[in-house]
Amino acid sequence: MIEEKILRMTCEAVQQLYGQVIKPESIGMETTKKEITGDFTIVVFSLLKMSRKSPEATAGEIGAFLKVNVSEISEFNVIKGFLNLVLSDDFWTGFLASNGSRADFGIQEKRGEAPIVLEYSSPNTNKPLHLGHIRNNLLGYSLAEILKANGHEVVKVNLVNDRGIHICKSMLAYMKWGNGETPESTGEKGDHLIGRYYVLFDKEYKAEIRDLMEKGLSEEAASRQAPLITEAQEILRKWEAKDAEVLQLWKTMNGWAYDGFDLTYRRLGVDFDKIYYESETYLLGKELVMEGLGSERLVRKDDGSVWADLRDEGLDEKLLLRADGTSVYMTQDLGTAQLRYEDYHPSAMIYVVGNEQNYHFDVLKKVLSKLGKTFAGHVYHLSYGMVELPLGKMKSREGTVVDADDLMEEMFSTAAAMTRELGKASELSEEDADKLFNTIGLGALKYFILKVDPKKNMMFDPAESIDFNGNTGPFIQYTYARIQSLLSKAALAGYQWEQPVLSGQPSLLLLEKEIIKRLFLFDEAVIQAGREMNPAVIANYVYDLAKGYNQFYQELPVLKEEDTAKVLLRLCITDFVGKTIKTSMKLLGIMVPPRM
RNA sequence: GGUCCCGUAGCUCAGUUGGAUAGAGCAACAGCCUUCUAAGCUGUGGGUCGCGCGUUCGAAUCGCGCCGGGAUCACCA
Repeated sequence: MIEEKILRMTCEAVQQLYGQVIKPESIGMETTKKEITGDFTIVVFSLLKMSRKSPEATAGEIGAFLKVNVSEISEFNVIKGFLNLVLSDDFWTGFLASNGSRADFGIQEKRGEAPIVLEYSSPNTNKPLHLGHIRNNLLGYSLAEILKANGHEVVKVNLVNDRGIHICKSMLAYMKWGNGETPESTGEKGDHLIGRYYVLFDKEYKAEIRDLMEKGLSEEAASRQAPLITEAQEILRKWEAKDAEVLQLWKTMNGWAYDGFDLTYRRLGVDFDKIYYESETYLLGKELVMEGLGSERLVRKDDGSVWADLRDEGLDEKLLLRADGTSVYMTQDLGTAQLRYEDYHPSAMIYVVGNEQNYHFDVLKKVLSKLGKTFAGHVYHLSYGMVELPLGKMKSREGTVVDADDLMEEMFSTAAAMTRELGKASELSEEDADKLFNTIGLGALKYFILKVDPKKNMMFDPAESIDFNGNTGPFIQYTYARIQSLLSKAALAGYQWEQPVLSGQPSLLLLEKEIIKRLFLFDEAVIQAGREMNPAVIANYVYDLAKGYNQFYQELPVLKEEDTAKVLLRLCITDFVGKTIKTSMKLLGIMVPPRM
């Protein structure tokens, strides 16, 4: 790597000129700002105490040394304490020639380590997926792609929350008012059908509470005594007792939910290597807790409940088993963590879960480590911010949610309308057109969500449709499509640019060099995105790349250029940009169209 | 109240381990299609980087204190 070489030789310069030994990491180097001549810039302020000279003199001396000792450096200039290095055209064209036709540029070598288990999605079977789940799913899928590109093996897992009182609420409402309807009989997606009964339950339950309060009960007593809630609790008890009738309905309704989820996942383009069900894992945590109790790492209170005491670690006491011996959410997560460890012996366990559960994961890690689990240190919570609406938070029971299926359908129709308006759909078969609209609509949605730093809350206004111009998915897709069009014309004209001889070119123009430099930085973007577990790094990178290429495309002729050497150089750049856009978008889980 | 996160242009967001004159897009305005796809390109206007103090040659970035917004602190998941 050229950066490492420059840093190494800078250390050498400091040693020879000033007699001091320093480490490469201590040198500040960055890419040169656009307005200034240069490719890399070394900031020399930190070296002044060794040189005991002015910033300008120090930068000048080091620059002169580097120019002599690093063959790739063709010239340099100094502005205050900034040493701007210019690499030779041969370096850049050499980079282009050796990487430009690689389809796997940016993909790092396999590490051969234990896999990373990545959990994402984790839906409840009592309601359909909404915009918050979309953010989760897109982050999870993209992160998996990014980690793979960083040489990791990744196991994508989904933990389905298929049991608990909330499921019983939908079941009860269905038993009372369902009239035996099914997804087949109503033509409704199963998850939506179930969600309807969940909302209905809440409505009727609230009505009961109101009635009871009018009869003089406190709100708390009313919400505890309302017949609907006690009936739902009874169903939960029956479920845990494996009551045949309840189990049958539970299986049927969960089946409807899974069919619905499958459709949503398929359309969204996400998938999983393994699915865990809480109904199959919720008992496992108990064993762990009992073990911990035996080795006196946990404490049992007088009523029989079991707790982890985390007060010496700045947290509170945390309940792990109720007095009646049943387990809570934390207990389940202890169990699934253990199970995953046994299944894969992973090098890391990543959970893509909203930031509302930060505390939960702090506790989870501490309890695991209290239980002596060495893998506690490998648990990483990828905590992402909420998607906020102009009116505030989404609440599924109050109907203020942006439904995942509706949103995707809306993106599809917007894409269709816009494409038709631009007159670009006329030559396509209906099938190809639908495919294109799907690619563009989903591209807009996915990019809109992934370009934002995961840890930040983000705003979504349903009244304003997601843009297709500017810093958007379709902008990048369009750049790609235009590149493909140009390349196929070039191929028809008989050009061959796959194995170009690029030495002896006329000197690179600024726009040519800038786009090559941008391509050069892709490796670093992939590595940074992986290190920070942040798809937005890739999104921002690919936008800059597309933006830079569009300038290039606008200003410089490719096929109409008279100098054949230039034509080949620009085709080579064009192809390379296309490949890198495609790879970047793949890391985001976004498709790229051959034409649009 | 305790803990954690966030605060950058009218709006949505970028801004590398602290570096040069804080950047994009949208919206507004003005240009560019007889020339490789105008979902594009170029230009103009728009900023007390929430406020203050500190560390530093240098702070949007690090530390402390305020102000504002959010999350969480369940025998819910």
